[in-house]
Amino acid sequence: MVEPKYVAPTGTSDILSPEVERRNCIVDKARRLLGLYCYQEMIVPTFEHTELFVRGIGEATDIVSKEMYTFGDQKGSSFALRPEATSGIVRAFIEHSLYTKSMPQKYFCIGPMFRKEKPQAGRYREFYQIDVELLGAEQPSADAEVIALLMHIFQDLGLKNLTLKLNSMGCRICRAPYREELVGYLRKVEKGLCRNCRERIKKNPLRVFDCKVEGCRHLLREAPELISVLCAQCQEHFEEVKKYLGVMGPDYELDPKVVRGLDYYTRSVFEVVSPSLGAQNVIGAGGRYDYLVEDCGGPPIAGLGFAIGIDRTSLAMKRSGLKGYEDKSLDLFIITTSHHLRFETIKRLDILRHQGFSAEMDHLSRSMKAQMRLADKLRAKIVIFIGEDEIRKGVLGVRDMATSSQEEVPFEDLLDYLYQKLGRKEKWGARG
RNA sequence: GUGGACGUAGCUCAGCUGGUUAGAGCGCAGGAUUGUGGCUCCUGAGGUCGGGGGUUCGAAUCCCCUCGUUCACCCCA
Repeated sequence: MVEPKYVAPTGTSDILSPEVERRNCIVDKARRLLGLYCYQEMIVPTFEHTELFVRGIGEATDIVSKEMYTFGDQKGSSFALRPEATSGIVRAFIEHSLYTKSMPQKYFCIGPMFRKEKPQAGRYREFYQIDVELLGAEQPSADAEVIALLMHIFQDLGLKNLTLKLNSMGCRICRAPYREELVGYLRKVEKGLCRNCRERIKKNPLRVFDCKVEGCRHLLREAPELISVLCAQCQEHFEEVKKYLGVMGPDYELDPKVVRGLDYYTRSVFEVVSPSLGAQNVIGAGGRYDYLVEDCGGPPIAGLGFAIGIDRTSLAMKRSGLKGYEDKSLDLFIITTSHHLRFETIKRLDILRHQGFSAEMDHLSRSMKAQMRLADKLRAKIVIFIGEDEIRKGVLGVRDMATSSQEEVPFEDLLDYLYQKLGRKEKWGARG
């Protein structure tokens, strides 16, 4: 073989057979469940005006400052491949005045996202998400419902031992003073912190809680926690969310380290961690964003949502031994022995497919043995032989591959015979 | 962007400290008294040993560069 001239770009991949089926399973099950929760699917562009992401996600975030694929057009406009879906949905929500409908409005969107990161296990430059957004409800029951939905989807997929981590990031009123307080504390202990954390003091102080260095973790035990300085309203909101979650079921643990990297999050934030993944083990995460709609030029409408990482979820399923798909099999394989009966063969194949049977034949003029092997490889339930003898007698040889029993079935009885063996199928533009 | 590991047949990998025509398993193709699968057996196709340069009588094997993959950091789904 020759070296391939072209390969998929770094961080992208071709998703081939069993993997495709597992992903389809994830998407199918999620769609069905989202329907039960009254969500509507929305398809938004894979690229938007760069400005939308800058405003929405935040100029200083890593995503916007160094991970976006941006490009221009002839008129000098700047666009970016979407690094996440929330901004696009919020934009569409405002653009189509969907806030004039009765609240809340529930939407979801499935598709690829793009970030120019260095790939590693569970992190790619093109990755797929199921993105779910609930707009127009600031009540804590909405938070609980959204979180429960997220867990419900994973439960439905058969994933176990997941950890749901919950935190509150407060609002504009309580977060700013807290930030000051935290920075003050960090400055005091700055000498004992790692280089990264010293950087983080000015870039994104909340992130220090996520540091893995033991020295930092030790110092941070004494640090002020956001949870304990939430304003009265945020405090109450958070308490209510926990109460609602309590009655709904999903176990969770409070984790002040959960600090999302997108600027728009307020109040409830959450992550779902899989035990079977590597460093990138968050398979679903989200939170509330009460100012985002307004920041994007819409009315002051609260929102919250989450994204499920399809790639990571699929990997977690694979590692947990969850196939998520059925092994493929074939109803019928039609074999012919002589070349001039190929017209007869393909005609019958066509008829059977229109009757809703999955059916295949050989196109490469293989020997009978080879055709049988092929039929076996495709896991055909039944093999139909069309040969000189059969034509002369007006019958077809029909072999049950599981039992190896074979009998002769008259032409006109074939369909009834197959219905009896395989069950009736939904017809696909059946002829005659 | 930073760091580690690895790049040998379509896939998973052997190939000891450099030595003649580079191997296995799986997969693929064909066959085992000529119209019949799965098991077994036989045969075959398929590799410029990621690419380039260097050291050497001689390099898949050593050195440098480069590209790619992978894992981790940063960050995130």
